[in-house]
Amino acid sequence: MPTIYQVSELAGVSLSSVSRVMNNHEHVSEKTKAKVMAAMAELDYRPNFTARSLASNCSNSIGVLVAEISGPFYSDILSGVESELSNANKHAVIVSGGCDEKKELDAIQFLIDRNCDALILCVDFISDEYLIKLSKGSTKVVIINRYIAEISDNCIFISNLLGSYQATKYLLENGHSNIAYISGPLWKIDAIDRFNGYKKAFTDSGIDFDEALTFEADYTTIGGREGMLSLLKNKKPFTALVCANDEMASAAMRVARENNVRVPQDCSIIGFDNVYFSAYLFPQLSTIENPINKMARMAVLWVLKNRYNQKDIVIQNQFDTELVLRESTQVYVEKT
Amino acid sequence: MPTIYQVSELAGVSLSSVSRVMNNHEHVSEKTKAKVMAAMAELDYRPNFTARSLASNCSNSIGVLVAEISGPFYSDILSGVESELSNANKHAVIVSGGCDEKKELDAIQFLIDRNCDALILCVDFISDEYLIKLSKGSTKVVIINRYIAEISDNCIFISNLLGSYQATKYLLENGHSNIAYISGPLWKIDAIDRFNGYKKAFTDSGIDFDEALTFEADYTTIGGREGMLSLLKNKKPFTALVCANDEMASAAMRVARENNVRVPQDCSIIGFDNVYFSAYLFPQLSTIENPINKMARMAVLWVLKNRYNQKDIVIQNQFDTELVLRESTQVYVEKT
DNA sequence: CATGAAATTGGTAGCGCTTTCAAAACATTG
DNA sequence: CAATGTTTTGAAAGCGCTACCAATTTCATG
Repeated sequence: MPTIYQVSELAGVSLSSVSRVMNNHEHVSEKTKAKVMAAMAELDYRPNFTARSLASNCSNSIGVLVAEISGPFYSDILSGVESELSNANKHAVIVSGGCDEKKELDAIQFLIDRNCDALILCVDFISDEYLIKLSKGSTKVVIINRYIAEISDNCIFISNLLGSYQATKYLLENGHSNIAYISGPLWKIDAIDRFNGYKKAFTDSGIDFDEALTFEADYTTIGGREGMLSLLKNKKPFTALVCANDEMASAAMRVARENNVRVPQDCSIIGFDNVYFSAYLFPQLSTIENPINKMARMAVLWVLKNRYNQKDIVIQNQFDTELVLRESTQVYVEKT
Repeated sequence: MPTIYQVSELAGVSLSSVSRVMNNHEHVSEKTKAKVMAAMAELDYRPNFTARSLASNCSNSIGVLVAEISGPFYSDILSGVESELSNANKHAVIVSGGCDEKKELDAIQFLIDRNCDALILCVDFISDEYLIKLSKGSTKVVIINRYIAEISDNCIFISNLLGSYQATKYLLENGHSNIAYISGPLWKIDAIDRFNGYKKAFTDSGIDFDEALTFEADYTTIGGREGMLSLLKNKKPFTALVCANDEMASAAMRVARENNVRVPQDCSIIGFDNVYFSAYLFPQLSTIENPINKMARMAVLWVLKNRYNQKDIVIQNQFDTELVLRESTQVYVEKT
């Protein structure tokens, strides 16, 4: 592997000059630039990434922490991050957080120890306080899918409340009034917000919602199945169901079918996130579009702006949700 | 940030000694070890990853190249790789290959330039010749989901042929004889192998397969939809369908439903890969289990063994497929 | 107690690059 | 043409660590 030194020798200039042309510095004459380029080409020189990182204190690597690597939701984030990062000729170091606070903290430390220039975090277990402190530190941090007032500039988020509000409101406006809800785990902030959106839609319509039509699950298909089973067993009738994510909605649809509840004729169902397989389901799932891929890309732009000083980038912190109507919903029709 | 130098000062030992305890070298007395550890703790010392990489010529980072980051198939790979790598206290640099040879080549160069210690590749466009040459180079390379005879030790793979053979054979043995097939793009090696498995099942059963019941698609739902539409339009009757992957099978099921073809009563369908959403579908998809996550983990073990000299690891190069029967298949019953 | 071998330690030269700083070369003005 | 300012260049000091080598200490043995 040729080094900068061999290049400088062949080109007949100093190390510094080679470095300057590598880094596109100003104040290099066309003549030396040409000589250096020629020498680089001849030697098939490739800069040593690690050495550059060490000397410049800039690794061009961005740490990305998500709860899990697979799963439609997170892989959408990763895909957005990777694609945007590679445009910028930087790269991601991706780690998964696992399922408790300690693991998330360890993962963050791991990324910092790897000299990541900045971190993109998608975390559930870590406290606001820690994140606030972290973002005051020397490593830049941007947080996806979570809003923390004190560091709102570092957050890229949707209004989860608005999302489920849109879903519930739509059902309410289309004649449904007994609308069940399967929530995510209520220690997660987004799950709380989504639940609150459901409630708010009722409040705004002047209708009381029924606690008994509500079930706290865990965002998984297993939880969704349990939830729907429990709701059905309750014997409290309902003609529509809002689920806090698409996984649970898909499980609920399956349980409905197993119990001869037709979707949407007997029960309309709306999910949340619009993960790609929601359109593969039967019936295709109506859901709330969550522009998670766009947010991930924006997080990268945030890093470009705030860590790599690309000043002209403008950051959009909040993104909009949107109701996507497919086959799993219909207007309420009174049973004869 | 404290450096090894401050640690050595505080501990009253030399740089070398600090380095030795950091790296768990033998021949360090308990006494100095204790002193160093104490100093490290007091300073909250964290080794500089980049500096270590440069000095030791070992970055502890493994480049991973997949065609795309999201999608159930690839994210399963990434998830396996990440999890196994983090056990080994190493990390992945993940990039996606895009959809042509040039991008894949660029991606590989990118990873090599980042001083990755080894590469885990999952590539379609790059030629066998290039991979053979690459694997002779100084960067270790392991290839997932592809078999190249000349470098079979570097390959972790299944028999794609066997997989679709199992699927087709099962249908044949259960009374079906008009079995359609929707293949992947036939310039991909795995798609060819899978198609050959389908044919071989017929040959072995002494039945001729019907070219007209065959459609070349592209592994996407769009292609699957086209394929099923075309097959149905053909008017050549068939009572079963094997698809070269689950995405296409899910699309085929949807088309079937739209055309009042009941699955499995009128048409049994089998997919390939057993991606996680195949169990979410209705009916749940029978499919061929592809242990892609296990293979990904094995690829990491391969790297541990071949690049990091963990001699005692034993590598399994070939993995088995398996028929997973769910709701989309049934025994053939003659129409009355 | 001398001896040699083994264990332990410190000194130092890099790893391949960036980044000051000052010197040299060049250009501009009155 | 001198005086001044402006580019352009090279020398050298690191970035924080590893790894080699040589020096020192320790220990068992005859």
